[in-house]
Amino acid sequence: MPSDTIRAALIQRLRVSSAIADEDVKEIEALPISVRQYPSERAVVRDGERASECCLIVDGFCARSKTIASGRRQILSLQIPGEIPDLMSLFLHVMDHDLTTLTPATLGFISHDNLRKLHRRSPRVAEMFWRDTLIDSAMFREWIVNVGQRPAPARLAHVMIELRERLRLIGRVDGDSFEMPLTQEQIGEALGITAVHANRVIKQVRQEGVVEFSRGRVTVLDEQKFQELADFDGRYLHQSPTL
Amino acid sequence: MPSDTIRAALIQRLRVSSAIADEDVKEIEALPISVRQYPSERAVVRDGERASECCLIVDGFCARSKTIASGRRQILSLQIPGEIPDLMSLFLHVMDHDLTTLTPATLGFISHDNLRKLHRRSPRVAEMFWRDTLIDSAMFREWIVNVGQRPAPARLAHVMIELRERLRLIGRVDGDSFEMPLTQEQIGEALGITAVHANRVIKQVRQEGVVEFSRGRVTVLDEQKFQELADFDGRYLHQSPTL
DNA sequence: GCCCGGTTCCAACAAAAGTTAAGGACGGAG
DNA sequence: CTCCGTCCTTAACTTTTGTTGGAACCGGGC
Repeated sequence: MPSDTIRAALIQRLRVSSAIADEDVKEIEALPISVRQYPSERAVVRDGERASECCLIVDGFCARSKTIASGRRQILSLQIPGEIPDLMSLFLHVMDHDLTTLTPATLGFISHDNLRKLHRRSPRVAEMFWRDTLIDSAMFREWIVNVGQRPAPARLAHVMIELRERLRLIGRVDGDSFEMPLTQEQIGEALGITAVHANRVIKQVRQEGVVEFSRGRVTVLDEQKFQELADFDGRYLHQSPTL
Repeated sequence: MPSDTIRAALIQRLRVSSAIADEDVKEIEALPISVRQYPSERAVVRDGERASECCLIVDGFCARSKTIASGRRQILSLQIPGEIPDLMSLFLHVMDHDLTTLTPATLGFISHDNLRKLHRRSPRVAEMFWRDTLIDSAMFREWIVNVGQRPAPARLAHVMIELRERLRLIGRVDGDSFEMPLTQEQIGEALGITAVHANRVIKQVRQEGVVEFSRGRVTVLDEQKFQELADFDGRYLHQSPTL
């Protein structure tokens, strides 16, 4: 795979949230990245591990999660191409959660050393990455609200819309449908409910003609109902450099 | 209030998670801070506002929260002296949540301009603050897990232990008891349950002889039961510079 | 002292979500 | 093509949590 394809989604995403100078783009394009293929459902980094590199998602979907003593698992975020989900490992050396592929994925690994050197050379790039981790943090805040306060059908719709708005930036929304490659079990883990209940909720929104979900794909049937149900306000994604 | 008292808790906290050089301490001690008194239950920054300064908690307790369209409120974190809960506003200019006092509080305000200048002058300090926002993020992740997966009594115990472990660092734990100045309504908002249910849960843990909670103070009755109930693993607090 | 507002506490009932169990659909391996 | 495992689907039942409404408590102000 050509080098610019590997970095394309990353640069595209950074541009959306930060104004970015051409020379900084060059710096990022010069970063050595080693690309590896991962099968579906494979751990990339595990809770408790010490990382020495960060993982850029070139293609495919990943999820971050934590598992508690009782064995229940909570999905913390869904991650899409162009993102570096474990950028935090640069300064938080021991992982406090898992990063796992949801689909077969192409992942690019960037060494901490090289990232740190880049930061020293270019404070602007460092700030851009910092901002990226802050947006990550904002998404966690909204996820807390989702799981803590919204009724289950709204939780589902909210996660779907968040994913859609992020996929839109990388040109991955196809009309009224987009990919969301999760099993109902995993949807339950994302929403803080059981798989059985996730199934009930999916059935309900389907019967109400709001969205269809099957084989890892969401199709919006009634955009207005969908938005109302989700109670979605995208400000927290901070998708504008001026804000 | 003397300047070193104002900064003491901040420096103390930074020392715990990052190794910090004496000259950096001097830089931080040279930061202009304007101190103001706030009454209890007063908004410090609101969702949607553009901030031009960050808020250091000198004394008192604060909480971060988001309110959804239905009016339900979710508390995202509790904040204690020495913390800068809105450090993220340096790069995420529009607030995506509220910061409110829980008690009468002494707050110190540091201008974004001065913080940015400090970052340019001392990348080490910048990294230290970055690390601080990353720990913040790690705490949100654990909060998601708490609200999403644990049974209500465990949620309560977990929030209590997290608060205690953080208070311990600033010398604010008194034997088997510590301050947690929340009403039952607010505890409900933190745990993602209603005030009525919060009351039921508090009653239950009290009857089981685990903890006592009244008038904003937690007293641990049975440390072992408390720990087991909370399912607490403090690694996510990253309270060690070497990790 | 006494009132007043905000808490705390509780009960009864309703709704949401968890548990268990089991049948059916679907896709890949042999 | 059939077998097998995973996922989806549903039902029946239990448990947890929300809702409503009201009583008791408590501290501060008059």
